[in-house]
Amino acid sequence: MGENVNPHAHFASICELHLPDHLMPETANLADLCRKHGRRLTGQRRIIADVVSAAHDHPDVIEIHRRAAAIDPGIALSTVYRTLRMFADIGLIETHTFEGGRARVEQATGEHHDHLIDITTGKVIEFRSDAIERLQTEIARRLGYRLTGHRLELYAEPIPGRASPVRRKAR
Amino acid sequence: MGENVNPHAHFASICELHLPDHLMPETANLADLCRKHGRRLTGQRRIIADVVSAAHDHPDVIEIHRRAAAIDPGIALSTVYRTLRMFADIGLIETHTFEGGRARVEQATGEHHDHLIDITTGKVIEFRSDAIERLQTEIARRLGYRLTGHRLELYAEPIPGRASPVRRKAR
DNA sequence: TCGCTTCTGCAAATCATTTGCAATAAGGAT
DNA sequence: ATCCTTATTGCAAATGATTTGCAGAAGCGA
Repeated sequence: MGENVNPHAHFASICELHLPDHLMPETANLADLCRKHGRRLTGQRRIIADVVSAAHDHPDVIEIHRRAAAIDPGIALSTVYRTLRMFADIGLIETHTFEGGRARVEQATGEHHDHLIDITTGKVIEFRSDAIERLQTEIARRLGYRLTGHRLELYAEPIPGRASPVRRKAR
Repeated sequence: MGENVNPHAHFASICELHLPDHLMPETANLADLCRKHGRRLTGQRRIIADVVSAAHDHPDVIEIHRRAAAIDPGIALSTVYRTLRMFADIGLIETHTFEGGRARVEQATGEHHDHLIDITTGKVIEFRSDAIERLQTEIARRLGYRLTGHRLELYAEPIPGRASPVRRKAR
């Protein structure tokens, strides 16, 4: 899949953006999925799962611990680390380490996307460009390689007086 | 520059690759540049500069220390860290942290490029795609942002029986 | 050569993350 | 509801990469 693209095709549009997943319908919840993978559903895991599901801001581990501790003050940071790693291992979440920061977490959606990081606020915006995806595969092929993964992060600042299209409220 | 591209232009080619810089003529040496920036040229700095200039394999800090220590066994790891940071601060080198590894170093060439990492060997191949550069700027713009930086890394494995074009020896 | 700084080596400190271990708690079986 | 086995937790210590405080060493302009 995606292997036999025609590198000389004329792309109808340069990029196709999609909505961030907090605007998309929720799928199964993390806690249930955790159980389905044969793991015990402990109180801590339930809380961490809830925190991650409720978060739409790509929080880092410390922040997830902070939010979890607000519900159960006894929860240990190492439990958060262990639980998040376990969620990642069974594919329920993804972690991304942006430039010089801690790992940040998002619930897996199954749909691949890349990230734009607002350097003024740290806010993360998800996007997807099939054109870029194709170019990456093609570049690897030209260099004699088969693409197995990639990392694309855009660091940017807001254009003054120009609200982000995906955030703009109708009025 | 690069600001007013036409996103609907038909690109003559999908990507333009360039040769890795070890195939390009050397520019001024790091040691001299260090002095020109008002820093003292110590024996350790000269050695580290030589090691970095001679390296064309994106070594990490430990490896640079290893190579430097082969010349002067007394050189401290912290000196390597401090010197590399100083070189980076004045723009003589660039460091990149690829997935889950230590920071790797390359001499700055002034020409922007991205990286393909051979996941079987860790080898790094530099490439540049103006098409991707343009798309990135355009995507950021559509999201209401002005691109200030980016990170693009391709992780890939060699296609068997297919030598990398830029490495293929004439015969 | 002198003297003023900048540097270096060493060890200790940070920062993010992982891990050993004894105590605790899931959850299937009774 | 109670037991029992085994996974999981909290805590503290360990790790790995990188940074930093400090006293002694070494550039380099005078």
